[in-house]
Amino acid sequence: MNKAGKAPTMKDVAREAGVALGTVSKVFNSIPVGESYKIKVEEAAKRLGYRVNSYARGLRADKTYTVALILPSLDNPFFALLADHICVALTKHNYRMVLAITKADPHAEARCIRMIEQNMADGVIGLTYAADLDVNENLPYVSIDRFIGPNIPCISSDNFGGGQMAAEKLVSLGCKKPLFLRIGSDVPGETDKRGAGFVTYCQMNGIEYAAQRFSDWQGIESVYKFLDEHCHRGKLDYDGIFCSTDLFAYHVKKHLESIGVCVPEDVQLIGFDGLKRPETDEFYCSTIVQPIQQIAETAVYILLHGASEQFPGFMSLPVSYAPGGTTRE
Amino acid sequence: MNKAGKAPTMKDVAREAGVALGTVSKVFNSIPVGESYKIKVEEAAKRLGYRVNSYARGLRADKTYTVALILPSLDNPFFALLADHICVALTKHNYRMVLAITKADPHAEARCIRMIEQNMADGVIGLTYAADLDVNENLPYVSIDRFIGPNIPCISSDNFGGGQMAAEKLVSLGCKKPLFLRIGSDVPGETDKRGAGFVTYCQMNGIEYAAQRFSDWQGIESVYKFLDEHCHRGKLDYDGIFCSTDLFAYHVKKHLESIGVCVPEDVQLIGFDGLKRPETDEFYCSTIVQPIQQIAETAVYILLHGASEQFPGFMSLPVSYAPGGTTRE
DNA sequence: CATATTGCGTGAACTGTTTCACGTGAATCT
DNA sequence: AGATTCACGTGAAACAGTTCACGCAATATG
Repeated sequence: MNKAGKAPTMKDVAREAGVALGTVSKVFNSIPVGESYKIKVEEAAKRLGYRVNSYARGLRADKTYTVALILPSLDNPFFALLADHICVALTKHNYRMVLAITKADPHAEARCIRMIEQNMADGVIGLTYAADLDVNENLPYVSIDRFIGPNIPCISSDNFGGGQMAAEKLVSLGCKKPLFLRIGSDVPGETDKRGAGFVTYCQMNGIEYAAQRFSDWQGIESVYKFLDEHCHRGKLDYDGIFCSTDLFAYHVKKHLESIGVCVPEDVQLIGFDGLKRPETDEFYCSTIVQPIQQIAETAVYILLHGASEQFPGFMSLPVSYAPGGTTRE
Repeated sequence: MNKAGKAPTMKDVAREAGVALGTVSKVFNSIPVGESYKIKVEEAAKRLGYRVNSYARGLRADKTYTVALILPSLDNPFFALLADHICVALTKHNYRMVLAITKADPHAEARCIRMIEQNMADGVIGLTYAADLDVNENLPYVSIDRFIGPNIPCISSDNFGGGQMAAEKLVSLGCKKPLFLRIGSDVPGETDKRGAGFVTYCQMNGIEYAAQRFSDWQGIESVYKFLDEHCHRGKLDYDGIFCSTDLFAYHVKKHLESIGVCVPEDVQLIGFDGLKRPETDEFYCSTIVQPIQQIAETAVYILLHGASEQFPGFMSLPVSYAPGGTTRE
């Protein structure tokens, strides 16, 4: 280093290169500058080991090349994968990602937003649970899986279409009386449309169906209880079940087997998410696959480039069906 | 907002409160200040909706309250969990976390370090694979699972002890000829000590053992081939296997079963990591459990407070054994 | 040949904090 | 009562960039 071990500044580079401060700035911002000057600056910078100080830059230019991601946690593989893809997509665009984990606590979510408003990021991608998250109007925000407001882009899978697809699949596989089961947060969100899609398909096609919704606070036991009540002499009232998530489907399957109902022989099961077991890369169950990578890339694109005709503020990305052993294909 | 929608600054707060700039600064830095002044400032700040600008602060104070985490990816649940705990620990200390994902590419790792050197963070926690990562001497760095240099703290599980523990467990469960199997990166790391611990225990206790190491590029098939070669008429040459990771153990188990060797009846299996299946919260196999949360918290603590007598620069955190169905308990 | 236009390097001004030397008034000491 | 601390509020300077009005020279235009 040059003097006193302190990191070199643009001023040092300017002196070393024998040019003005503004010229150095231009070089580092890809603003056209005479070729000879450009070379002088670049060589001086390399000689000094100069790196721009992002804080000074952020202060003046109000641009940080940082995006915040707000997530409930990383111990759910869906969230982890989402974070992975978002981080990679941001890196591709030369952005960094600061990650905030909220454990789905609305208080923590609000705290994150406030922290980010301290000029910490150019924008936010959030997967939040607070019912009334107030997002600063001039802080670009893209929400995943939850509609927050008309001016806030919201990206999700085509939950409605996925629900329809699940119903259609069950019916086409021979189910006469399908059931929709969900358990999750009480806060309304896009994922609720999975059930709506299922119900709509059944109604439009005159299928006899049932739908039962549970809240997190009721616990999975209430689902088991429901299943027990609808099981008579080893025979379930339903011959197909669409569960709102893969992991939930897994629990349902385990419970059914424990009370003597075979999957997929007695009842066929379809989940939602498209998660794969880390150990084998197989699906947990037959499932509606969310395009996680596409969700991530779309969220990043819209955050950085804004919504457009091609990328409207409200996008439902196409899902697909994948058999996973819990259906009779 | 006050004027022209621009965010209020300390100057605005000072004017609103009728105090000097420095006083406002002190209030926001918890530097003692007369009670009446403190109240005046706090009320003015609230009225204006003032938030400190972290970039100005970072510029001046050379303190960013940001730590970077460098990880290969998040699709491995071990890494995801580690990131989760590190993020939570940092939040507890009022730090933010910027996450960089490298996909284990040394080139990407170096790029991350360089990016962070642009004053983006006060320190780095890295789980890297580059053999020759050059870390700036005055950028605090804590490495996980890889020894980088004498001046760079390195946190890991007690891999050696865990290896011994696995060997001891297998022996105490009746194994007469245990085998150690590993597959992984060629870059040396702390995790290599798992095998060393295993071997040491066997040698010290006069146990007949074997140890076989594979590299990632050889592929899991080479492990299968090895197992096939050591299996005669449905009987394996070994009655216990210690695998370097849980997921690896899972594959070994599956393959053994596919060639007619029963786990745990014919051969007992112990993995390393302590991962749980996301769907059931059960271990994948009998395993040596890494204290992930403690690793995370220790890494954060050392990064923020520096190494000390209580927290030396090289720490191996105690592991524990947990049965997971692949041993005859 | 004179004037207008263009291109481009220059450096002062500015961004919003923290820090520190300074000054003021109150409290303590002799 | 006068001198000496002490406590603490003050505001200018500094941090390291970006931006922009300016000026100079070279080229284009009439």
